[in-house]
Order: sequence, then structure tokens, then C-alpha cells
Amino acid sequence: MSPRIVNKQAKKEAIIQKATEVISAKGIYSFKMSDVADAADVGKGTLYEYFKDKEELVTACYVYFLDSFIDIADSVDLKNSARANLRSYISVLFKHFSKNIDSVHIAFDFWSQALQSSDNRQYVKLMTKAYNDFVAVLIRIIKDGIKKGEFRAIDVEKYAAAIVGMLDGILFQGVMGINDITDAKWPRVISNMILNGLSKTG
Amino acid sequence: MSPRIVNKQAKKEAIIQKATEVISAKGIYSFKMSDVADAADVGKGTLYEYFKDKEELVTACYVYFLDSFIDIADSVDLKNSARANLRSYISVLFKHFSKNIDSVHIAFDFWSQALQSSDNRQYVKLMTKAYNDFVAVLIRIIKDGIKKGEFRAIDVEKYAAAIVGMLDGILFQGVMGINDITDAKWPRVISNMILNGLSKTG
Amino acid sequence: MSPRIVNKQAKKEAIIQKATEVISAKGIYSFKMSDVADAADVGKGTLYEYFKDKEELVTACYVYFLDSFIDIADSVDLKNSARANLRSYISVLFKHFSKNIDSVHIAFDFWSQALQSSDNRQYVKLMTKAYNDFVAVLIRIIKDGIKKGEFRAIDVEKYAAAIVGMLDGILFQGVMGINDITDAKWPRVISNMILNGLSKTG
Amino acid sequence: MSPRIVNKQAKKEAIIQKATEVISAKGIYSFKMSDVADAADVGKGTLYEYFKDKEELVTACYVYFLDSFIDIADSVDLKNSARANLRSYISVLFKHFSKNIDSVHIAFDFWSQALQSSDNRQYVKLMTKAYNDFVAVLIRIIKDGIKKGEFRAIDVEKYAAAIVGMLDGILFQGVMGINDITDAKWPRVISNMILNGLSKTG
DNA sequence: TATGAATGAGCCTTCATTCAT
DNA sequence: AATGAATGAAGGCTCATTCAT
Repeated sequence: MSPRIVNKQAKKEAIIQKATEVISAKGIYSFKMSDVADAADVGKGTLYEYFKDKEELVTACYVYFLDSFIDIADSVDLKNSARANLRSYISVLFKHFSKNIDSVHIAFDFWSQALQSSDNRQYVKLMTKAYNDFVAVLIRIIKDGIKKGEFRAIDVEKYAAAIVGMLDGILFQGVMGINDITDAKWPRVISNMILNGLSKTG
Repeated sequence: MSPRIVNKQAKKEAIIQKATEVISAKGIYSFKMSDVADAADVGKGTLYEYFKDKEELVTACYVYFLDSFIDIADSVDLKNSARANLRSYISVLFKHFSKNIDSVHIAFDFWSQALQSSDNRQYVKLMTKAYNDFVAVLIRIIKDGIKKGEFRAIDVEKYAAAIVGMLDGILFQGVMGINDITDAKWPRVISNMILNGLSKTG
Repeated sequence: MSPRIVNKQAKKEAIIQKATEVISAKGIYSFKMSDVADAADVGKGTLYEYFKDKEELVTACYVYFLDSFIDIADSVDLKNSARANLRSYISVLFKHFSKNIDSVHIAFDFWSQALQSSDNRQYVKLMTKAYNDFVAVLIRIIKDGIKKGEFRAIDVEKYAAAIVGMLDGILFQGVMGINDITDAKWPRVISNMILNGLSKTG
Repeated sequence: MSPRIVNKQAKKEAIIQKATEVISAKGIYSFKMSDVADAADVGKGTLYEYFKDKEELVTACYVYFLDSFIDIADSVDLKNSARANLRSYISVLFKHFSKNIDSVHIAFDFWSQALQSSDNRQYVKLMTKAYNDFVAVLIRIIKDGIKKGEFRAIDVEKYAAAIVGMLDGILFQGVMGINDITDAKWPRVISNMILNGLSKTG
């Protein structure tokens, strides 16, 4: 009665993972559906069983990528000193990105695509949300530090944005091969820099 | 007696400027040669009189864009205190980018394209050079500050990279519409943050 | 003991009926096998248990459609006056088509397909036979009328063809929405026109 | 200054003519753009210089076909007796169609396509207009005949529609190979039939 | 027997590039 | 030197058909 039994969800994820590799390697604009089909070892037509069109596949890859960050934001708590919390957060981020440098490729691609107006508002929305999640965690940590008397009362929003921007920028340099983000010294250097900027006593 | 005296170099630059507008608006991957021809008010075939192919046109636009930064790097001197020099540099950068937010679009596009391996090594090289120019200026300022006893002796290279990354990241947020980089408070906030991180006395 | 007794012939007919609906709605060139599978509430693969390929399914639908006309031709007899017989035949046809305007759609579709040479000789044959059946009935009635002295001795074949053509044309106009073939006046108008053309006394 | 000088309108017409042949031969649903490109001896891309997409090419062919009828309708006047005018009109039509039997193919294809709902309303409109033009001419002739006392006062609209339907139907039979519309006897037979139906004296 | 997931041939359409004028 | 008509390679997507279950 029933033909080939397939876990469609699992297969969809498998395709997404292969597609992410392909997009990371060839670029969001240059990769071909046939590249993905080959990488995932399925026929071209099969891709369209799981994704309406190329764009839907790309979006799925991006969402899948964003989902991988949820855990990081959730892993932060405010039990310890604000200084320790911030060091911990920075450290976790560097570890995560060091391990997933490939998927960062695709993120920059998405953001680049998001820059082109009108059509890609959805990308912007998704990306903005991810960005805000990062910023929100930092804001929580910094405000907690101010409340605890560890940090000076600075412009929290701008500081948080600047910190995320800095991490983003360093990550970008890593992707570009300008510096080596797997260098274990990074978290300490960056944390120090931020904490010095925040310290009451300097 | 010559039937039509045309300054080929001037016309080439005119095309580059129009092409830059087109690329900024449509994106480095989506713009068409015909878009450029229309914008520059020349025939499609004419473009090929000035540029071997699409890639050469794109590269020319990127180089033209990079050249616009040379002045900024050159404008920095070390006559004043390191703190003042750094504030001045940050301030100049924000002013420049606020005025040329459109051309930043294209930079991110180039960098995104540069991420795709093999073929685009040239872009990476060009971009790396531009990045290094920025970093070099900061390194000069910071080292000068250390020598003058204004700054602590920190990991200069990483600090400089982090600062450029931060500026890059904030700029990116501006392009994405996440924050407003024309806000006049940015230079002071960022300068303070950096200087606090560098200060001996805090 | 047999696990599932299925009347294959009945199921085949059920599929044909659903397929006819689908073809009528979507058009002979635009309908998809999956449309039929959905409409008939069977799997796509199942269709191929009953029909070798799409073409065989289409042909089966057409034959099924043609069969519905056999009764009409058979219902005609020559007991009454030729004038009455012709009026009766015209009237029956209009009633039949008024009730089955939907299936006329499919007929025109078949004919349209039949127009494409080479491959579809079979359609032409089937259609020609149906056409000839209609014409034959008219020829019988007219010849009967001539024999009975009611009609003039005209070119029977051409007259019959013209009459069928006229009915066909009016039907087509009805399908196209140009006129309303359910208007009860049609049979009388058409019969009068034909009979005036055939009358000895005018 | 100016490249290849081409009469774009003439070339467009040439493509339309070749496309009409192709569509007539292969069918409106089965022909491929590459068929047309081959027939017109141009590259596939060239077709898209003249027509936005396949549908626009098809529509252009149809409109071109319809335009060929305008002259016929215009050629009718009411100077002579209504009987003579009608004979003349019928005769002109048969001559025209005999010469252009190929383009009739495409007309039936259009009409068939027009039958499929929603999307093809434009075809229906174009076709309805053409149909009405034919009917209008007949109505003029018949009304003129009634006024002149040559014809009986019958339901003019239905008569006219029936006559056009008849011509349409016979034409269809011709296209289908069921009868030979180039047979010179047709105009006389049909005219007689119609005139007998219209005559006061029979 | 029934199914629907998988497939890939095939077709429309785009666009960088060429070249006759 | 300048042009834009012409081109065809390339790639996204559809859908009839197959076949493992």
C-alpha cells in the first residue's frame, strides 16, 4: 500500500546541510541547484519535492543557521559577576565561531543579499532579529553590571551595539583570512578591552 | 582636424561612477551590463571598449572606491596627543562614512564576493590591502600613544584589528538599518570606549 | 478468501470519469497526471496500472465521451414525416448539448488536438467517425424526405455536412459564451432555416 | 555610430509568419520556441528581442491572423441586391479560407486555448470581437434585405449567428480533412441554402 | 495491487559578449 | 570610436514515468 518510506524531515535537514556546504563554498549567488543535487546525492527534481524553489532552499539554510545560535543566547545567566559573565559570553562566542567558521560564510552572504532592497526584506528581518538577540544578551549583562556597581553608567545600547559590531568585524576578518580567530588569545584581549572600557576604576 | 576628440580616461571614469551607482543599487551579483550602459548613456558594446569584461568593470569600480580612502589615511598625523589623534581619526571616519553610506554598500558587496574562493583572489588582495591601511594607521597612533606614555602596552595588532572590526561592524549595522550611524554621538562613544580600554589610568 | 475483490473495470471507469472532469476544467494540454490522481483519489502510480501512459488515458476519455452519443443517433427513426423527423433530431441534439455543455468543452479540446498531424491520427479517426455518424443520420432523414417528396433534390452530402457544421458552430459559440444555446428558441429557428432551405415550396 | 540597421517591424512580421507556420504544424501547446527560432533562422535569444515571452509571440500570431480578416468585412457594401451581396460575401469568405487554410489551424488552436478559463480571457476577447465582426456584416446584409423586401422578417441575430456557425463548422470540417472546402461548389450550395431559408417566396 | 518519493529529460528564459555597420 | 541587434550557453523548474516497498 505504502511505497518507499522516508523520513521527509530528516531528509530535508540532510539536504539543508549539504546545501549549506555548497552555498558556503560557491556563494549564495553562484551556486546551482544541480550543485546541491550532486552534493546531496539526489536528483534535481527531488530538491523541488522539499523546497518550492531556489529561494526557499536558501532561506531554509539561513534559518537553519540562525537556529544554531539560540542555544548560545540561552546559555547565558547572570549568577556570577558581570565581568565574569561577559568574559564567559565572549569566550563561548569565539569558540562557537571557531568551530563553525564555514557557516559564517553563509551568514555574510545572506547579509550581503539582504542589502539589496525590496525583494529581500525577509532576509533583513531574520538577520535583524538574530542581531538583536545578540545585542539583547549584552545589554542584559551590562545593565546587570551597572546595577551591581561593577560598570560605569554608559550608553548601554550603543556600547552593546559596538561590541557586537566588533565581534562581527573580527569574525569577518577571520573569514577573509586577515586574522586567525582560532587564536586562543582573542577572547581575553577583547574581554579586557571591553571591560577596561566599562570599568569604574579603569 | 581630428573628427572627435574624446578624453578616453574621463569617459572611463564617468562609466565607473555610473557603474558604481548601479552596483550599489542592484548589487554586485544582480546588476546587468545593460543597466550600466543605460545609466552611463552609452551602448552596451561601448562598455567593452573600455573594459575587457564584466569582471574588469567591477574591479575598476572597487579600485576606484578604495582610492577614495587614501586621503583619510594620509590626513592623519602624530603631532598632537595620541588621544586627540585617535579621537580625530574616529571622527573623520564617521563623517566620511555618514556622507558616503551608499558607497559602503558596494564595499560589503565586494567583500562578500571576495569570500568566494579561487576566482576572486584579486578582490581579497585589494580588500586586504585596504583593511591593512586602516589597521596601519591605528597601529601608528596606538604605538605613538604607548611611546608617549599615554596608553598601556597592550597587544597592538589585535587591538587595532578589533577597533577596525568594530567600526566595520557598526558601519554594517548602519547599512542594515539596525542603527543610525549619522547620530553625532557615535564618535565620542566609540572613542571613549577605546580610550578607556587603552588608558593607563582608566 | 481473496483479500480484496476489486472490480477493475469499474475502477477504470471511475478514473475515466474523474479524468474527464479534470480535462474539461484544465484543458487537454494543461492537465497533469497528478491532477487526475488527486481527483480520482488514487496514487499517481495507480493510474499507470490502468493506462499505459497519459495518451492512453486521454484516448480512453475521448472514447468514453463519444460513446455517449450513440444513443442519440440510434433514437432517430423515419416513421414520421421527414420534416417532423428533422425537427425532432435537431431538438434532441440541442437538449443533449444544453445538458452536457461541459463535455462539449472536452470535445473541442480533442478536436483541437486532433488537428496536430502525425501523432494524433487516432484522434482524427475517432472524431471523423463521430462526425460521420451525425452526418449519416441527417443524410438518412434528408434522403427519406426527398423520396417522400417533401424536400427538393439538393446536394445531400454537402447539405448534411453544412447542417452538422452549423450545429457544431452554434455549439462552439455557446461554449465560448457568445450566445446562449439553452435558449429554447434555437431548435425552432434552426429547423425553420434548414427546412426552408430544403422545402420544395419554400 | 549606428550598428546593424534592421527594419525591426519587418523582421517582427517575418518571425510572426514563420511562427504561425510552426504553430499551425505543431500546435499551440506543443511547439517550442526553438522550433520558431529554427524556422525563422534566428537564434533563440533573438525571439526575445521581439517578444516578451512565448505567450506574447502566440498572441501576436493570433492578432496578425485576425487582422487579415478586416479587409474582408470592409469589402462588403450594400449597393447591390441583398441576395447578391450575401452570395458575394459567402464567396469571398470561401476563397479567403481556401487560400489560407493553414492559418485557420491556428485559429482553432486559439479558440481551443481560449476555452480554458481565467488566464486566457484576452484570447476570448479577441476572438469574440472577430466573431462579432463577421456576424455584424451578415446582420447588415440581412437587415438590408428585409428592408428591401427581399427577405422574410426572421430572427436576424440568431440567423446571422447560425450562418457564421455554419461557415465555421464547415471550415472546421475542412481543416479536419472531412470535406474539401476548396471544392468550388460550396459557395453556391451554402448561399442557396441560406437564401432559400430567407426568401419570402422560397 | 497500490503507492508516492525520486528522477532527469526537456524547455523557457536570461544576459554577457560579439561584430557588422 | 560607438553601437545595439544577434546570439547561445547556462540554469531554474516541470512533470510524465518508474520502482521500491
